[in-house]
Amino acid sequence: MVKSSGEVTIYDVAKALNLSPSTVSRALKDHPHIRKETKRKIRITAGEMGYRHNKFASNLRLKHTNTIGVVVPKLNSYFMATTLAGIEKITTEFGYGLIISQSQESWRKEISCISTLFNSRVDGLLISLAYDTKNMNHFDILFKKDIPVVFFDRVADCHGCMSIIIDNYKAGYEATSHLIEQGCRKIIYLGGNMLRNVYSERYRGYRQALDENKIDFDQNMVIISDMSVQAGTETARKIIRMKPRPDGIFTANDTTAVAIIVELEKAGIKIPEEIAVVGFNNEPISQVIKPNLTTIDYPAREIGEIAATSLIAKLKDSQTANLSTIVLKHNLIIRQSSLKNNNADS
Amino acid sequence: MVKSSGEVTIYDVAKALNLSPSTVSRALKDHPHIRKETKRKIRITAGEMGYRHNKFASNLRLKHTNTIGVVVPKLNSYFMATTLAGIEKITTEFGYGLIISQSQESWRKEISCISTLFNSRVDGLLISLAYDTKNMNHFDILFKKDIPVVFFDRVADCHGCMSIIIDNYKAGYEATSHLIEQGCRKIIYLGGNMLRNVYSERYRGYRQALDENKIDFDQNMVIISDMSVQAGTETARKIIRMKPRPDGIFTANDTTAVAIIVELEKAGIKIPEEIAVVGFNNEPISQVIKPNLTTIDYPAREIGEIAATSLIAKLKDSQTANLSTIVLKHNLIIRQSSLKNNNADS
DNA sequence: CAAAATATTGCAACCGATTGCAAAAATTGA
DNA sequence: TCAATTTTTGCAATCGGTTGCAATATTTTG
Repeated sequence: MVKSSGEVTIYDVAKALNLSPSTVSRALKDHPHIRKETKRKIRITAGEMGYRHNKFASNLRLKHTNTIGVVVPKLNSYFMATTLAGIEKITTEFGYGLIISQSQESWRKEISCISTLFNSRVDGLLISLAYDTKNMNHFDILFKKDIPVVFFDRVADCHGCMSIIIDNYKAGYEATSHLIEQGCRKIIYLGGNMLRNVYSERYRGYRQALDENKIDFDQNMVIISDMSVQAGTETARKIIRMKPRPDGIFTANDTTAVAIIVELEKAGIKIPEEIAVVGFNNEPISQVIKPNLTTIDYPAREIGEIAATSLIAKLKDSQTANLSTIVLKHNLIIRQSSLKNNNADS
Repeated sequence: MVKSSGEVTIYDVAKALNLSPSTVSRALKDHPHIRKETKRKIRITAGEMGYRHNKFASNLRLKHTNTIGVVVPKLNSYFMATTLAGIEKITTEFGYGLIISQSQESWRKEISCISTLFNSRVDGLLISLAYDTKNMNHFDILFKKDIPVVFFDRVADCHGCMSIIIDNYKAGYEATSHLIEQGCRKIIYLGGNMLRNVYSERYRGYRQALDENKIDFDQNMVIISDMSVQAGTETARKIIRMKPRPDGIFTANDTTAVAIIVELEKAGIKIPEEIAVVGFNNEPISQVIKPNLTTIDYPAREIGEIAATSLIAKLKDSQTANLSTIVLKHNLIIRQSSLKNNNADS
């Protein structure tokens, strides 16, 4: 009897060796009940016959997919791509598949992504929230089925899920303090939606640094935007028109920082002499822009690796201690764009 | 009888409505044999009961997975991330899952990626080749099972697979011609492994431009590297030491172009006056570096979208005309880094 | 109104791997 | 040598959706 499709199954292997499918199944996964010699024969024959494991039959039976879902706001940002690279490395290492989807920074699309991944029966989910996600109801389907979720970067505190982050508060505090040390007194904070921890925490740090240095807070110095290049350019224009002109800017990503510098320089404003700038993320571009950009180094790859590792640990042992939050080290990297005092080389 | 797992199946829905599972199955996929009224009732009840389609049972029966595999050299490059964003958009639109893996620019890892995706039973594959892939034997398992493959960017001519590319020859020709027009006569070509079409074709264009302008070719002007930042920096150092110093550089990506500019300027060499530079890809960084980088705009997102669309078309209708190659339009974007003559603003 | 045609629905056998439990084989012990 | 153990292996049901073909219901037609 010839199989119509070219696929070889454990039944074929069993028949070829005059064994039962159960024995073949067990042998192939190294079950201790099978004799070594038998295992060897089975493995060899299976190889020769071109057998390959059928995940669907297996998944159907086992009710898990060995697949992890990932939802990121945008694929094409340096930070996310790097994080994903880290995630991919780990999941591949552990034999998990990866389904990646983008929320396109939209709450609505995020809901649909999660629903799709849910229907794909991912075993677990890694997610960084969209820009305007306002509540977590769309995660309920996951929680109801005990599908573990790990947040990274843009996190939310819900259902005791794990989060992998840096100390954004401290980073914001350090960045702002640094600007103050350089003599800045009128410092702009440019961030995104305060619903997102990354922005609200950095803002808290900013406020704290002002407070500690007895600098009056001015609401006009806080600008909220979508953190795009466009937004950076517009912000720069707004800054140029401000009456007492700011002398420092702390912005929550390098992309906008660069856009701002470009625009300010067009207007003949000297960086850092007239306005010092600090970005966030330490993207490659920060070392190319003149003057080089002071920024916070964000361990993107590690975040991805740890997020994936944590999720897999959870998957393997659902009893695993639910470390609710892992905080990675960031690092303020001081470069030309903020050095008002000891101005170094060209 | 209570189900142990919380999953609702078509059997449950059938029982609730006093119908057969077959009817439910057909109704749920809008089979024409089922009465409209019946379909409506089934859909509503299924919804209320929290039914969700089980892909594994379905895949097992149907022998396809509705999943597309992607292999890219590196996830964390602007070009690839953008291409992936395009791919993700299309596949999601058409209801396909995506398994993304990175070959890490290594032939060996590429082999393992393909094998893993093959074992995951992807319906089709999108791939951009690794830096040092020397033959295509690892694709045979796919071809043997008629799994369609679409190449993009770094392509290979094999088994009549589709390729989505730009005209790298022409782009190389235009870039080099532009440098020649600007008065360059000693032009460096910096590219990657000539096994990859993108590099060999750009090189061909470079040679052609030299020939047409009766400029003698000098083997020393051709530098092959892995196109990393590191490589850019080293190349710059090499160039600085060259006896008759080159007056133009055409390099096959913006990343190295930027690294080179940074290093040359450190050595006090003026860009473009002493050495003009043209990059490739039109990455965001090209508009930030001073001087702004002349480069080739590469429609990364479109490449991804078209690659995915083509593969899906192939999947839906395996008879579809096998357009072997789709060539997208590129665009030489002239900026400060190559303008020796009409030097414009600051 | 009966026969023929068409529209709906159900039956039952897959798809392949998994696994509890029973059966057979091999080993040990007395 | 024969029973008691311990190892190995096989049986058969299960996971849930799909689909060819048969069966039933509804319409249409003469």
